[in-house]
Amino acid sequence: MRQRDDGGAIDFALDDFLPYRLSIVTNHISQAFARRYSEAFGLTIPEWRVMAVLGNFAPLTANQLCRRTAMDKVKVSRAVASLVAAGHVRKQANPVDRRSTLLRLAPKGRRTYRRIVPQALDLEAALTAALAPGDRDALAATLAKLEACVADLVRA
Amino acid sequence: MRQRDDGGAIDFALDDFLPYRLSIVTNHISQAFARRYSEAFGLTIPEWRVMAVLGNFAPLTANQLCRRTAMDKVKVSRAVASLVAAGHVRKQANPVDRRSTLLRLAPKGRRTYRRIVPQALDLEAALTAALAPGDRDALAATLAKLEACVADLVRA
DNA sequence: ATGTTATAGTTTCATTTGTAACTAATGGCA
DNA sequence: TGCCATTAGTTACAAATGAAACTATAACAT
Repeated sequence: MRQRDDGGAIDFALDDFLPYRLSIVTNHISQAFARRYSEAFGLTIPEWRVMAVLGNFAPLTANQLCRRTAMDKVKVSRAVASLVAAGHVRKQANPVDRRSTLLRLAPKGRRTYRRIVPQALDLEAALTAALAPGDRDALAATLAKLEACVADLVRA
Repeated sequence: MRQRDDGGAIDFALDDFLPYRLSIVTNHISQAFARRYSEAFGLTIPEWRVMAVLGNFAPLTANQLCRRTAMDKVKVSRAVASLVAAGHVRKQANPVDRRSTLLRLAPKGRRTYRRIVPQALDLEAALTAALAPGDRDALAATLAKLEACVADLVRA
């Protein structure tokens, strides 16, 4: 219906194009979070993601962090390096496989984590406050479907 | 409800965190599009966005392109420069204001545009095919609400 | 008119990011 | 055991990005 008008001229409006809309909104949201994390804690988004995961599951190897954060290993490696330098994360030899190291939050990292989580949830709440009840779950469900679908597209 | 468990330990799961989910899905989708544009037409996403807008509204100044594509002026400048070099876009003096130039698709650009649009719509259709009827519109509506909300957050 | 301030767009430079090469350690398997 | 392929993680280099400086033109106030 929005493919062609009757003259054969192409009618394509970027504003109605879902991938574009998704990209704009998401980038704005990411920026808002990045600013908050950076100003208040000096953390980048990759760093915060690593913290967020280590706050829940630890110890983990860098490889496991890759899967849980959906970031590539270079990004994880850099984020971890700077978190270790800042004293937020502690490295520990892995007796089972000496190629990898086990990572967990250091006490300082845990304190930071406990301060960040409420802020992150607040920011999320501020965002979803604009939505009708049920919208949030509907969005989550839709995202899950898109995720499954795009996984195929990326592979193909 | 998902803020704290009864022991006072923080319960924060990145997987349930909407901004994170949004970011992952969107990045995957963007990658899928970027690959398609790049392989088939040698275009980056910023370049394609400029083409998409010029295909609909022309002539435009770079400044107007900034607003319509939601990209900053440096990105637009570079995208336009490379599109002009490739012969996709034509520059034309602006008699009204000689600081700016008017931009429109060149014939070659228009041909490319006409080949890309169906592919973009196909890819979007493949994506939304996984959704229930109505999901697409619901998503669009939700995105609009989030957009309005995040605009305030970014400003604040 | 003339000086000041603002805007359009480009360029420069520092930072970020991704790809590919590299090192170190493991796991078959002959 | 000793070799080859695989995997974990880091590093090096190149491409993309963003902030700030810069050029040219316009708008405005005196």
